[in-house]
Amino acid sequence: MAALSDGTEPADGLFGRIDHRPAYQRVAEAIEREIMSGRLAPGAPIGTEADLVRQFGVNRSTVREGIRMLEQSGLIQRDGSRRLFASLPRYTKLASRISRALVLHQVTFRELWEATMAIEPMSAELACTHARPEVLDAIAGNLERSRRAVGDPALLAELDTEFHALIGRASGNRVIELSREPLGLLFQPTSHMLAEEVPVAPARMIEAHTRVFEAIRAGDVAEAGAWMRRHVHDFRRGFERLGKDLEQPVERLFHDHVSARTPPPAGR
Amino acid sequence: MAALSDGTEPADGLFGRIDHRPAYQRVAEAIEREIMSGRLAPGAPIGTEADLVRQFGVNRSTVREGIRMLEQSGLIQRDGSRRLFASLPRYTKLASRISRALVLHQVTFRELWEATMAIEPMSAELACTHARPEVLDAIAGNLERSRRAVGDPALLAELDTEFHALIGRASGNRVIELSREPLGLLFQPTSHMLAEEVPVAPARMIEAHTRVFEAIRAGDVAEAGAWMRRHVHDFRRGFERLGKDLEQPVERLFHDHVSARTPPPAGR
DNA sequence: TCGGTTACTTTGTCCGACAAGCATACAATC
DNA sequence: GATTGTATGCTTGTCGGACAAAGTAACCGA
Repeated sequence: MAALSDGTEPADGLFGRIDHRPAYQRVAEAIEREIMSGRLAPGAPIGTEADLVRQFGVNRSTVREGIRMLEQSGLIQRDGSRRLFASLPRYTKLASRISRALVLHQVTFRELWEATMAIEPMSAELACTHARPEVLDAIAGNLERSRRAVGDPALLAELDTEFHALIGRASGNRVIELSREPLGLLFQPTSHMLAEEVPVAPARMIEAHTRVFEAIRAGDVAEAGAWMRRHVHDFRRGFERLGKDLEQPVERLFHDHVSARTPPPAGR
Repeated sequence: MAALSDGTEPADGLFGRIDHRPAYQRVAEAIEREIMSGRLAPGAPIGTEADLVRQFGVNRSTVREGIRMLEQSGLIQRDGSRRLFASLPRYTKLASRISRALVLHQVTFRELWEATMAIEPMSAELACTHARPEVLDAIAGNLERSRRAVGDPALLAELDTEFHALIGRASGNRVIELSREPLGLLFQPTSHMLAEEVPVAPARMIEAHTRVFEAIRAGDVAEAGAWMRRHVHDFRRGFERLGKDLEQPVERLFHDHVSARTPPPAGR
């Protein structure tokens, strides 16, 4: 009920429970607390390793192990000269982490599609009222490049991913932008496959993108949402027309098309 | 366009670019590759640190730094005896990571609410067709406890978070389940506040929860979605009635109510 | 067979060391 | 005076070795 951050229950005796966690974790947590509380603003330099050794009174190896954890979680970064400073976790880093987890959990295409069906229309609708001119310009540029990319499935799939990412940006909602990013990443191989094997797919995709864009530019919420819904439905129909199974884990698709050169895991 | 996994561009000359990344990163990446490719199944033991030292031909300190990174990203874990084995990144770990990032990026209540408005109704609708009996039982139990918890705002807020998490579980869609988890975490303080300061809030909340549950049990997709939408709207109305600003970063709310005991960051 | 003791293994932590990269200050050159 | 080259020191990355604590496995006696 009142679990501590490390998952243990608070002791109810006279003395507090002894902290058994290894020192490197406590180092990482101490620095993390400083950042989360705002006492270390993003961009502020953490000291050198030697500084931290002095402050925490532990060995440099221990400090370094703690630093690795924070570095991995994106809370600290290094500049050109390798020096450490506090930082905001980047969305793209989080997104790739999330998609990795989804692949490992063998999430199915259906699950991915349903989530997309919830998020993308809302994203387009919000874009109608929040899109800033420079994002609209970026979308226009994306559309222009897409029209020229018909015939290049790989590039087209990339531009498709970018289009939806831009709509997410245009929504002016970073939660939605972050939530939908992993979906885009995981759909890209499928998008590639579609562009490659379904002749009408590129044209249909570009038309849908154009309609969504026009609606957003016109501020037509209903139209933007409707076209996005149609677009996402269309994507699923194309997928099914390829004879693929909706319940198939995305992993298979992902590996078949992204790392097609590496041999399969040899049964195990 | 064709960026490598480390963000660099591939060299186009005769010689490949020299890999400047430190050894601990390469160690981490090597192990990560084994896990992602399936050659190391979740649960499979990684060797001991000494084993890895032999395999990679680097010092133990270097191996340990690499291990810290993987440990942090959830790809490896340790059992009771501290031994390492491959593992699936836990949803809850990812979720708390995401909410931390959202707080640091000073996401507003509006952004959070809009994303919730996209995901939660879909979650409830999917639950109508996918909910398994044991999850339905869990929801029933949650409702029962909620009815007894009127008068205990903290507990009620906790049960509220749990209810929505259970609906996510019932949706049978792990992408949605994962996407909505951070939202629940960040809303909990607000939920607490509402239960505390708006007299009718607990009753309204419990009624909405009950209606959603009944609809799901009856398999009534439209009803479940509609009541969930109403519930989420209601939440926002309550928030506004408190005189709170929709554009206020959630950070403030979060800190004001979760760590109310720690003094504010003293202006900086 | 059971329980206990012993020896080994593994992790967490420490110490000391050194090479390579970068920064700063300073000297040499145009 | 601006630019280029150099010396010096600081910082990180990597290494080797060491030891205590805790767990594991083996062994041994009853």
